[in-house]
Amino acid sequence: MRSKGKATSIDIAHLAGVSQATVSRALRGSPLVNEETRRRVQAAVEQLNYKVDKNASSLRRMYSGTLALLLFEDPTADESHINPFFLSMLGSITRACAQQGYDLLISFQQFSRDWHADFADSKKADGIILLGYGDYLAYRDKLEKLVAQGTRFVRWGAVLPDQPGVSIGCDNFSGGHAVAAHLLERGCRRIAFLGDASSHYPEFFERYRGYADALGETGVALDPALQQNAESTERSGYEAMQALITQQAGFDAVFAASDLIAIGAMRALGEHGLRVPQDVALAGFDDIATASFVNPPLTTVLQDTRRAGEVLVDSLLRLIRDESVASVTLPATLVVRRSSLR
Amino acid sequence: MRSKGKATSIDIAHLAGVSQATVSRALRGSPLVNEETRRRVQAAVEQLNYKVDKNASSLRRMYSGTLALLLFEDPTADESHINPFFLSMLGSITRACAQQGYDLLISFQQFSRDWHADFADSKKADGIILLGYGDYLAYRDKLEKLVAQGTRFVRWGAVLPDQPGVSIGCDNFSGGHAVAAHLLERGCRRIAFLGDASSHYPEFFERYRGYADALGETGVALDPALQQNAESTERSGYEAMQALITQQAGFDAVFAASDLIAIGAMRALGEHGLRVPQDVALAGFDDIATASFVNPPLTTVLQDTRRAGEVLVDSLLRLIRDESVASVTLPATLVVRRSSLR
DNA sequence: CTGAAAGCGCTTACAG
DNA sequence: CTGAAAGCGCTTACAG
Repeated sequence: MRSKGKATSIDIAHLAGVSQATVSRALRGSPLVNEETRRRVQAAVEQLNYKVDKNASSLRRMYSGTLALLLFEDPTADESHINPFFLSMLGSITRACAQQGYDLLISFQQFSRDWHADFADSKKADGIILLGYGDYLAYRDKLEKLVAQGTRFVRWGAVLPDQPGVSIGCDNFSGGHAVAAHLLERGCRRIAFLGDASSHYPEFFERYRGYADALGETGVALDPALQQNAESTERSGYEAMQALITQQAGFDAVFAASDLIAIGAMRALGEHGLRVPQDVALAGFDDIATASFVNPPLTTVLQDTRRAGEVLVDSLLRLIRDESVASVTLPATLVVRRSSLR
Repeated sequence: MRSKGKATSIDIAHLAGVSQATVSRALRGSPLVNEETRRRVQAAVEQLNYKVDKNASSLRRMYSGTLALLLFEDPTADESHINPFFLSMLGSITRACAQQGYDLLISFQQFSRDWHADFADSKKADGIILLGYGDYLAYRDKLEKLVAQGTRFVRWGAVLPDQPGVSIGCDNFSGGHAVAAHLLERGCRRIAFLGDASSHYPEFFERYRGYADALGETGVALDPALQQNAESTERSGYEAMQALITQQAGFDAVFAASDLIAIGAMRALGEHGLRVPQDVALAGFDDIATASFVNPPLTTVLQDTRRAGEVLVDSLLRLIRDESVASVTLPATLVVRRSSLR
């Protein structure tokens, strides 16, 4: 028997007394092979602890059985912590891949870097999942390049008209609307919005538009002084809140475009002696794990990451099979906790 | 020019007017090729947007440039949330891999399943990183199998004598000692321990031993009634705390073997009207992000996940290069917050 | 149902 | 410095 290195299909063939081609057929589950032959092959496989070489198999079949996940970190390149929301997505994507029998390659990318040509081109993956927010206007070019190259990909993010490729996202507009409607119902009239609100950041912008819409419905005027830019980090939320307090904009509620922003805002409010929810009602977006542990627990919008992961993987797999795939918007659910109950 | 499919090295060879072998050499950075030739090849590569086929390359070179991360979830197979501590490790491992030019394959495994033969055998990865706690006694067999098979792997966990393979872990004993010493210094004398304390769970056991050691130094008797089993989930911490309260063990402090346990315990204490830290001092272990956001902020032990990821990847890479590698114990740092200050 | 053979796209001794 | 050739370990038409 072979003394060094892993066994190959030839070793199995010898041991089972069949040709190497038959070993391959048996292992791929071809209906052609005889039951008895298949058993002999199986026995040999177990005896030698044989595993099909995926490199050879992928090369021949031109298909890798692997998906790649590109997680963008910009602009939070402080390499400390990844947004827990994306981490949660990562978990569900991993699970969905496993369920479908695919392996998952993951890679963190700077948003600004040249990631558009990557795993798929080098045949390491059959398709790509794009995750992470960033300046959409810069992003869009790269998406178009991917489409032009024929790369199979799906992305998590706002579903907009005329977008290149397939997008899966949650209903940011409805989520934003629900938060603002809830706050209005609790009697708030000066609701600040913490987060970028421009087409550069479509996810936040949609949340903002939902918020603006709810205000409009209730006849509350939209005050630009109440909108403060912030990216999705605790620090940025803290700073934005500081700025807003300093400007004395006068607000009785804060809708943060993400939980991380809300948590930062909560800290700033506390430092200024403003109590949540008595003085200021507060709500976030994402429902990350920490949201229920902060004090007071944070009202937020739940995005179903489990479902999202499944839909992302499923859509990508269908793209790979050349089936037609449409973008999908997942529901967003308001979760009311103490931070907004004044 | 080729109309369909990706360009191959042959296409590049044609375009650059050299042999296919030369293209390969140029791309692998062989010192043999002429500078001028290299430039011509490069130009062709860019023109055709060529990428080396990794499957073919890996097959030929017998090396994949990929590492695999196996993340165990048992016994928390409730598929809801992954322990944030491991998520943080995942982040740092990903980064360390990228830095070394390796791709990372990730896979969640049930601890109990048959994962010992996997990526490495099928040549998808050059080595494996094992992450996640579980019953060590069952685990050990599989580690031995990995060693016997010649699989390259490193694992995160307690560094014990006579362990199969290379382990990287933090100094659980010192961490546990530091927590107990701190609690004792604050005047606590009846310190409960929440977490398994047996050789089945060496990481927790080491923390327990550090705790016991500190008690001994101060002449405080170790009361078995104050130890309550718990696995690393919020729910388990909640239940363990409930049990301990019901038993009326009489305690003035709680050392939870992980932050998740501590957070669950905090909830149980609150429901019973026990105030932290006034009535009961509380400390955890890991310093997950949430620890600083709970109310009151949680005293805990920081494990340097960034460093851990680097050391794991570095050690594995050296193993792959057939260099000798020793297990390493990383420092654990006490982080004092309000939960323990009574 | 099975075998012999070609070929996936590279890398690397071997010659020159 | 470069080319022709062998070969990595599979998969899959093609014959039989």
